[in-house]
Amino acid sequence: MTEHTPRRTTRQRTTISEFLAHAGDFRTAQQIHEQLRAGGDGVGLATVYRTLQSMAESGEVDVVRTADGESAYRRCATSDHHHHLVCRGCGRTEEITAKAVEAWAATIAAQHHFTDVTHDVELYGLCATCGLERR
Amino acid sequence: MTEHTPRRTTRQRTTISEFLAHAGDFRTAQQIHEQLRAGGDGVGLATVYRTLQSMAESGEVDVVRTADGESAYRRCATSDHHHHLVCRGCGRTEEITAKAVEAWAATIAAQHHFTDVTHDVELYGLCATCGLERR
DNA sequence: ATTCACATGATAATCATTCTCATGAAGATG
DNA sequence: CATCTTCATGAGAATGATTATCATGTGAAT
Repeated sequence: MTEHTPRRTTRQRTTISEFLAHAGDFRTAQQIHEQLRAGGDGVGLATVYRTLQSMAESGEVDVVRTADGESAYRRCATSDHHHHLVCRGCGRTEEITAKAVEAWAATIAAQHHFTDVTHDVELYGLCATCGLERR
Repeated sequence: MTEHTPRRTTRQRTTISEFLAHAGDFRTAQQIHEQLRAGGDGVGLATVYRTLQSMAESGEVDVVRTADGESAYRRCATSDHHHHLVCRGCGRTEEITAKAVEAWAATIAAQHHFTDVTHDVELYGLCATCGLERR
């Protein structure tokens, strides 16, 4: 539970980080583990989880929960606060920012006398390509 | 995977529905199962899951993912589409609606040529009471 | 080169959720 | 009311992602 931010640079950390840099969209820990192993640069499953967890803490990657409860990770294009528009069909993801939503959240919080408010906002849909295939 | 909406009224369905009606905030399937058992009106764990799932499908209850990935269910005050403002301290929940967010989501979707778009929007913070205790 | 705290990984353990399937009950029918 | 068909239930097994364990390996400071 008390997970520290790792201080050392290891082959495993580098491997995972680069893997995510090349993969455009979200990947689960299981996928990363399997694909790295297939590619020869194997990394232990436990290490994959630990690394992703710490990368998420430090803000280096984003986390999203899939429909069936799995966590998926993606390297952020920007470290600023942002949200996602995820395609249910192919997993393609667009990063979006929205001052409008930030402002709205702050207003709602104030109205209800809530403080220290954060928010989760994720959009799910079908991208242009997948939308066509569905007919 | 192909789960049907149940057609029969059973003691179990009624029990769970009433339990949620009395509980104000979100409860997990595990909690419901345990608390019902403690109260004498035991319901099988599998049935609790099945029932909650179908209630969620029919819109009778809301679902929220807890930080550690568990699903928590709550009887909706309204069956209309809405979001939640959840207190991290005590779990108290406010239901909120926001045309602004709906409109924003639709706009973003259109801009990125996404169709069939849904969204998850949840706010987390400290309610007035819990906010004070933190000092 | 030595040392040592931190990192790794194979594997076991955990835990929520789903599946299986024999048994029970809801509701229709005669 | 008796019967029957179908769906619902529940105990326990199975699944699958995540976490813990702990012996071993390795950064990096000295």
